Amino acid sequence: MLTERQKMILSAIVNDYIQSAEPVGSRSISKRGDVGYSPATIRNEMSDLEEMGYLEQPHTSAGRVPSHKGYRYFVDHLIQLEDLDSKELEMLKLFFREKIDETEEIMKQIATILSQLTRYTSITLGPELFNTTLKHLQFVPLNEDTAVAIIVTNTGHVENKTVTFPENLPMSEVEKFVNIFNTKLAGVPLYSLRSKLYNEISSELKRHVNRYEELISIVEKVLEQRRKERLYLSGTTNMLTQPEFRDVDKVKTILDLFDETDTLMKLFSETKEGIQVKIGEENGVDAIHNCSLITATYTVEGQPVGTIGILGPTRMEYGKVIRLLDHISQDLPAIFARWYK
Amino acid sequence: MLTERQKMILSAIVNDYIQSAEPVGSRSISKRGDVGYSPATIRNEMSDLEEMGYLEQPHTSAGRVPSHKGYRYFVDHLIQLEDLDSKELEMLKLFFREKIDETEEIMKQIATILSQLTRYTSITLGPELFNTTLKHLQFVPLNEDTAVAIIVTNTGHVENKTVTFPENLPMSEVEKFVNIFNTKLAGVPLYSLRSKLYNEISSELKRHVNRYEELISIVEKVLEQRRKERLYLSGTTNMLTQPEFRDVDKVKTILDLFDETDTLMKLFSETKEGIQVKIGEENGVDAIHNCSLITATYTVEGQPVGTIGILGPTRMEYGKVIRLLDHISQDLPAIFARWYK
DNA sequence: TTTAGCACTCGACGCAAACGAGTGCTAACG
DNA sequence: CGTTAGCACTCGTTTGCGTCGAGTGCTAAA
Repeated sequence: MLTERQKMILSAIVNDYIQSAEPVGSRSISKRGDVGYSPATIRNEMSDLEEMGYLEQPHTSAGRVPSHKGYRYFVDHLIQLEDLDSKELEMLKLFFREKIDETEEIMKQIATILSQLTRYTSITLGPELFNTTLKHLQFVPLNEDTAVAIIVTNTGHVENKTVTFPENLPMSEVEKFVNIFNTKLAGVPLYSLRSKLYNEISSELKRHVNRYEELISIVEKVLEQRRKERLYLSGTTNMLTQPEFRDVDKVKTILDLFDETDTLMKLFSETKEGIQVKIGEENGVDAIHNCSLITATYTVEGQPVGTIGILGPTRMEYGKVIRLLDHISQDLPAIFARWYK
Repeated sequence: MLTERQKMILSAIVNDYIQSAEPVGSRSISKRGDVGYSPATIRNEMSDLEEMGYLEQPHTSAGRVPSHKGYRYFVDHLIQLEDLDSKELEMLKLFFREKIDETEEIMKQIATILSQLTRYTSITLGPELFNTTLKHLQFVPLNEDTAVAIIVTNTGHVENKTVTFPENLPMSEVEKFVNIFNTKLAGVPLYSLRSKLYNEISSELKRHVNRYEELISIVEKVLEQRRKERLYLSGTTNMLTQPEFRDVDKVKTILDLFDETDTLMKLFSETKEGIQVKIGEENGVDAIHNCSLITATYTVEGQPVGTIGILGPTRMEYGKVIRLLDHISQDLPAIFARWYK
């Protein structure tokens, strides 16, 4: 357990370091208005904190830097959430007042705003299939054997894919399939489309449509590609402005990561409900071992359906970012509610 | 006019510098097998070339570096196009053999291949509206006043946008509009859709549909957003590996540019038919004043419809890149021919 | 328990000397 | 007369060294 004084000192060091990106010495802590101790006392405490693993020393005659454990303790116990300042609130209010027609556009915009307000890199993940229901399936023929399969959801999202029909499949069969599909499945959540297809209406399909399995597999292909396209990044180059990433080689591995949608998806889909802070290696991706990732899930009708997040150096303004993500994730449902009803 | 020997020396210097990124001295040129002159002779010629503006000296006691004029002369008169090596050809063959269903996917893949083979940044611009014709327009209603407008083209491309209908517009009107639209305009190139709408069928629309202008403006909105989504980038972080961009600040302005779709579009749409090399400031965009951009247009049925390009430092492997772009732009039409018939 | 004092550490900074890659000029050579 | 060897000169880079100062750890006194 840490004493109150140790907590205060640790907190002061983390806060200082977050601002300056330089190792903090005992003197500069002592000089702060809210700390009534001499450098020597601070030094003793710092020495203890280092022994306990909360601080690290880059080299003997430098100040201290928070360790991962130190950051962890800070976010878990010491953090004080700053209120958003009026400029930020104004910007958000403006955004949420605007009417935007498409989920894609919203998530893109949210990413932009997040990266602008924080000067870190932002990642947003659009609403999950959850609670998104089928509105309409349709094939638009291009020539004899190919067509564009189009699925429209109740949220206005359009999924499409060019597909090739199996040989010798008469158009009338396709039409029958589409008819049954739309009348029986409109309003069904996308995530349960697959099981419904197989269980509830397969018998009916079997009765009316030859070779319906082939058509089902086509529908599945369309749904498959949905996931990747929901991820938006913004402010990737903000990483370059962080003093810890002035070195081109270090920053390259991070920027390269941003092109790997799969890894990002994995990183992001592991988030738990609510606000989550992953410090340094906790995120499990090597390229960003000295970054922190803060994520917040948002809900629609009480169900968590998507995630927004900020990636920055471990030396990150945790308080401010958490506050901001919290705020936005609270407001998002109101926007989506327009479509879900 | 340059003498043969001057041409040879200029060529040697450019080739050397492209490889090494270091100012080249007279000695290293002299030592090359294909140059039978002593350093002193080379020095005299270099001095002349500098006077004529083809070379520059970073400082008195350094070697020479090609100037923009030098690169220009090199590209216009001295360049020898290297043949693609077998590994590259293999990779391309593999790619062009594969069957890909969608134009988007092709252009994305081409961008990837280009950046991998060159280690520069690649930009691809998908086929222009040109020769893309309308297949189908449709509205899928989401609730009383909103719907998803969907336009399908003969190439399998799907454009969609959530739109809000004007108040008190009966659904029957929309249906009439869509019917006339589809029967009269199917097969019409998208680029002439707008004029056809106003000129040829406006009278017919007027007769059958009240408030058809409002519906036309909705269709226009859908077509509007098409352009931006056709641009693909790959290998953006390759810029970081170039020695001239080791400096984080320099590279940031370039990476920031990659997020500005508008500027990129402008940069790209100014390209002339065939292969074009823009060296340094010639491209007119400040952020990449010491980059070169090589672009190649590709055709479908003899019409130039899109562009592929490579952005790298002015010290770029012009020969190799030109060869590669040429090769790919020749092969692309064959792929697209599958849809255009 | 806190703090003043002090010796010690170690990276950063500044500076000068040595280095060396490369030039320009001159004079000699075939 | 074109070419080349020789040489002095330039100038950025590297290296070594002393100084500086921020910061520490320890000890002893308050």
